[in-house]
Amino acid sequence: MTTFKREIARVIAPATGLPEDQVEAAITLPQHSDHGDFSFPCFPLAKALRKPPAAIAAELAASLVPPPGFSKIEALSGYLNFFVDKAHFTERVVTEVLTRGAQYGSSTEGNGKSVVIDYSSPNMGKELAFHHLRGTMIGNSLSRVFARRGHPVTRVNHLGDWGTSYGKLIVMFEREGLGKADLPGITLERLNALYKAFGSAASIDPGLEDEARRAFAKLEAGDAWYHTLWEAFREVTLVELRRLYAILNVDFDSWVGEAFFAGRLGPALALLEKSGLLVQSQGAEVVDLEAHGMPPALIRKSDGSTLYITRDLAAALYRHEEYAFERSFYVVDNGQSLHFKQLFKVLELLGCAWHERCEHIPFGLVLHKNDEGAWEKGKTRSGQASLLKDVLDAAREKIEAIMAEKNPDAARDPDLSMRIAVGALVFSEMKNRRLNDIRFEWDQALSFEGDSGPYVQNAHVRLCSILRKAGVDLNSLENGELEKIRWDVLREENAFAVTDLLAQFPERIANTAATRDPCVLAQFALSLADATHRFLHANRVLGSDEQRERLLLARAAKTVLAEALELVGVPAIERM
RNA sequence: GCACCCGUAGCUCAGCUGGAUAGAGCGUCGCCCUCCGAAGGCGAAGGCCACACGUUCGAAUCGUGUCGGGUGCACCA
Repeated sequence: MTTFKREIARVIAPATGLPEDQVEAAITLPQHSDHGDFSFPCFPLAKALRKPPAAIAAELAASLVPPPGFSKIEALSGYLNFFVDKAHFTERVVTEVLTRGAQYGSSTEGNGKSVVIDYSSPNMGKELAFHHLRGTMIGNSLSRVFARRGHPVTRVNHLGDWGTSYGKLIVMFEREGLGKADLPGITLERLNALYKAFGSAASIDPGLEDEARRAFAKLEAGDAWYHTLWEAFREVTLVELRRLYAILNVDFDSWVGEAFFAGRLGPALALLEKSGLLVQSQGAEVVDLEAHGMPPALIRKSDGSTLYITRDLAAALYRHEEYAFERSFYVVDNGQSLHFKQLFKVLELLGCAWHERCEHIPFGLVLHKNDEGAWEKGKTRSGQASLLKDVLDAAREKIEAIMAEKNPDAARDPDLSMRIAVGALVFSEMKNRRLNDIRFEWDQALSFEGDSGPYVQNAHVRLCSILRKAGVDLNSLENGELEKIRWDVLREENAFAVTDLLAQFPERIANTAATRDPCVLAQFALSLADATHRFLHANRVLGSDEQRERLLLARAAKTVLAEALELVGVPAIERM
């Protein structure tokens, strides 16, 4: 697509005196097909040339020669509209997709610019709640997109395995009279119950919070028994985490979290002390950020133990040292914007010029209805938030019921139904803008109709089904497969709509990286699925006179749809 | 109180680095399977793009303000 734009820009630029890059950036895709395939608005030229835009467009249309592959140039109400030769356009696009295959849309743009992406980063000792799916899948998608753009990517799961919440668990563990003998049989459900129990007990006896802080201070001071407890809690959580990540097809390169950095605070604290930024305030040590319009950053509590931001500072320094990143992303919900603003500001004050390469990528919250019927942030502690595993299981059950109804003869395949369930849940989280808050309701979460994951997956399945029946080998092009093709038979409007979208794929990937929002690709997948369904409806493939040509387009569409889905994190299944 | 995010059809949302006639799905009312997968396709109805002012040849899109919703703001992470 960019190559087509560049070819147009190369023709317009000399005639207008504008630089090619500027012209290329101004070219748009018209919304209506009678306005052509590419458009150049002449309005900005009016002032400089002292002529009405319509006149400029008309003159350009008359004087310019269409670049190769274009059939005509038309002036219409101030726009210069370019019409491609559809057969030529189709040949170029489909050929490129089929020859590059799964590499179509990849680029070397990011070579040598390493990117660190911190995402998911759950707290140990707690079950993954449904809202964790959001950040996990956004981070997963961005990792894949940046890798696709040629960036060396390091995926970091910054485990929340340190902090006062461990104090809480330890306090409740001992309060309930549990001991060493209970450790081997401890389950994540049990830990979750301990959390909830702490919450309700602390609301009656506020002294418990202090007790938890003291327990954490003791853990941080190196108490052996508490360390054993900590390790057991952490391990039992990791087992469940890995199970869920496997279902979601999500992975990480680094699993070092807060505990790791709690043991490597030296460089950060040394820097802080040397800078003279640390000041005593109400018994704690803080960095005053009032001059920057922010509350102070709490570095060390009055009992000497550290905080979230202390460990994040250490982690930032470590990542900079270890990965020499060009970009360091933190995919964390929007509620923590202030924390990251503070973190990056402190880095700046510490003289780390690279603070500018750190970036918080916020996303909207998952809201739940409270007892009064108002929407608010879900709380795991009060049991208000739904657990991810429960939502996954419910989704799979529902999918199985649908499969039994639609395709009763098909053998039951729990793996397949889970892949559809994952696709449905992930797609509905990814198709909307990153920063939108989401209101969680069971009915809506389990609604798989319309613009949904299964709809997109189904378009892919239909393509696969046809290609399978035609005996097409998807792995490699056969000799002569692209020879003597009558590309003009793919000019039909539904077929061309597919081709048009295929051409846009590389640009959409670039746009996803630029906006750091996978919804760009999810929306693209939706459009392509839509176009695919219409193409298959209007054009019989197997047994038709145009079978060869239509199979090529189907195959190209299948390739791009599968890639788009995988980049979003939706399984591209072949049957359903 | 201050800060950040959101406000588009009855509902859930696309469209936002400014461009031509604002698009989907759900829901409502119709139509299409002797035909590669109907988890599909086609059509109808449904809009002061929260409000006001500003920038611009041009604003749903950019800026300021107001209102409404969400979130955060010292020893949780």
